[in-house]
Amino acid sequence: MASQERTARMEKIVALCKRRGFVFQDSEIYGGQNGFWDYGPLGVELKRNVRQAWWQDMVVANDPMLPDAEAPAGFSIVGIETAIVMHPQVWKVSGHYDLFADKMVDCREAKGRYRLDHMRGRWVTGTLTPKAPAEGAEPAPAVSGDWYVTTMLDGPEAADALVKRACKLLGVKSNETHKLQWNSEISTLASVALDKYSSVIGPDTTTPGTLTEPRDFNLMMETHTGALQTAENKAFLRPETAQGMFVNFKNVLDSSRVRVPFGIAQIGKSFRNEITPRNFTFRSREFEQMEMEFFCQPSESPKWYSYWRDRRMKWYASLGIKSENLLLREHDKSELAHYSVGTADIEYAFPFLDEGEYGELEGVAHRGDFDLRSHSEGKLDKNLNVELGPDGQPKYRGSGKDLSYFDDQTRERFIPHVIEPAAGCDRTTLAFLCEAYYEDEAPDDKGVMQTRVVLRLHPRLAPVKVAIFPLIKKDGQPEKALEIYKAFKDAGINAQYDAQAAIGKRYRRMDEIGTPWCITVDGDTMKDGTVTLRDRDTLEQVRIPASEVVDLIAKRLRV
RNA sequence: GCGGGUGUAACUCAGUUGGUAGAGUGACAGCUUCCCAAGCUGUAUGUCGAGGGUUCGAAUCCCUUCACCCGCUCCA
Repeated sequence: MASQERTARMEKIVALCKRRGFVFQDSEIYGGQNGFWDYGPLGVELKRNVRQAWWQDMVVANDPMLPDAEAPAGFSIVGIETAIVMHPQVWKVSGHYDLFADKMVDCREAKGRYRLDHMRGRWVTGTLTPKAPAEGAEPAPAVSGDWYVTTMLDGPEAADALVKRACKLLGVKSNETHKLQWNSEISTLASVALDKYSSVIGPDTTTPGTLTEPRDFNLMMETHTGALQTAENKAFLRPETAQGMFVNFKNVLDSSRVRVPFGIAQIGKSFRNEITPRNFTFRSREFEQMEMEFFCQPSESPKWYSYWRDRRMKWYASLGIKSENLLLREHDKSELAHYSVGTADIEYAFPFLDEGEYGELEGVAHRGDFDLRSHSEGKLDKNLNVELGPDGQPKYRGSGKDLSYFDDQTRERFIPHVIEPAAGCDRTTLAFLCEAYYEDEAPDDKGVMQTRVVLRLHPRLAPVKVAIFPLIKKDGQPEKALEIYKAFKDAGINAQYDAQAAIGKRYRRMDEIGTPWCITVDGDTMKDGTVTLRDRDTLEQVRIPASEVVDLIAKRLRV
């Protein structure tokens, strides 16, 4: 359980988001929608800044002629923006169609949900041992018959588990397993007819008949292309942006003079019918991804994998995430997607999680040549062979296009391997907000300590970069302040002007939305042309010439 | 999807045994104010989450539903 302190902190962040216009519940006046969120005037600026920081680091900054000293070689990355509704075959070949359309059964008693084709079981004949009756209750009658005993384990473990469960359920001693009267081999629940479900004993219960009928849980959102809604024109909203890069691999290669190694990057919306949207914007049904597919020589791919994994970690740190809140977690072999040689998650210690727990911000995956080969040859199976249908033909055909690459330096032709850093834009934005939220104590004008809420956002992420105040509303101060304000606007720097209320209150308002600097025009400004520049984090003020403030702030924002 | 909790102004909350809603903060306007939530004056805001029912009368009782929080479950 998340500690009360962490939960309270998260609640304050959510309240601040709403109060100051960072994040609203979508369609709130109609009661809202689970898993959908809107960004308000400040939130949209923050999120734009997150996108921009990512794009700068991933696309703009890289050039083969200007290699990063840490990188195995120089490289370029180009951006694209692809359609949300892609050809339905893309999702069949990528595996999302099969994977996202699972039949599931629920257990009414154990409250569990299971994938139909993951539940294994075996028919056995015997008499169910009744449970010990509760005090004063009638003992349940023993029931004889055929029972389908189940487990969620796989392979040899499944066989062992089924023997153990059958012994327990039918009252057979564990050293007399030969007495078990099996009358089928191990199968999945998918092979069991619906009218036999009353004899099925779920994996986490001892009572037969507690499973619901199998139901579809299609995690891809569906739509139709064209006005008629027929099965033929059914289409899907993309569950990830990555496929846009793979299907455009050849287009990019042919049109942009890139050479391997290079990357294709995209920022865009994706959609998944998550079963349990939860934790504010962390798991949403409509969300934005920042993904990059890096294509390289297969033999060099391990080096590139390490490089991107480490570089992406540094990106979060460079924008203010403290190292103790950031975790790089390499997946175990068993966790790896079937096509992946290695995967690491970059995770953040969100306050809605328990102490010591982390939530995923980004996955950096070595995907081998799975994607390009799939789109060329057809959907691949676990062993990277083309998956065949019942007719012996590919289950889902690829494009048939040659997606290999010819290296004219080495005279080699190969299918590049892919390293994929895939980040969640909304999650990252939320992490920056959580990281930035502080409450500290500052004295008011009477010397009484007051709680101050401050968002210590990195200046590049802050929605408002600078605020300009006249100390008092007379003596020409508002006019002078407006002049400076306009200079910031003209320079393309997001500034705010505020002459309302006492100066202390104005500072606090800016602290709460993370504005890094406040500039105040006072009596001295009118005499010597200097203003005070107040720092959000240190509360220190320095006097500088009004004519230099725009350049100074612009310079600080570039660093 | 299951279990528990919550839903009243922008925010935090109060609202007595059913008798058509209040406080503080905030916002806005004015006065004042030469540096960290000051003071004074004034203004605006809610179909009490939504729908239905009981009742002469519902924020309050009943049903349905939606959303959020906590715990399960799930998370390619």
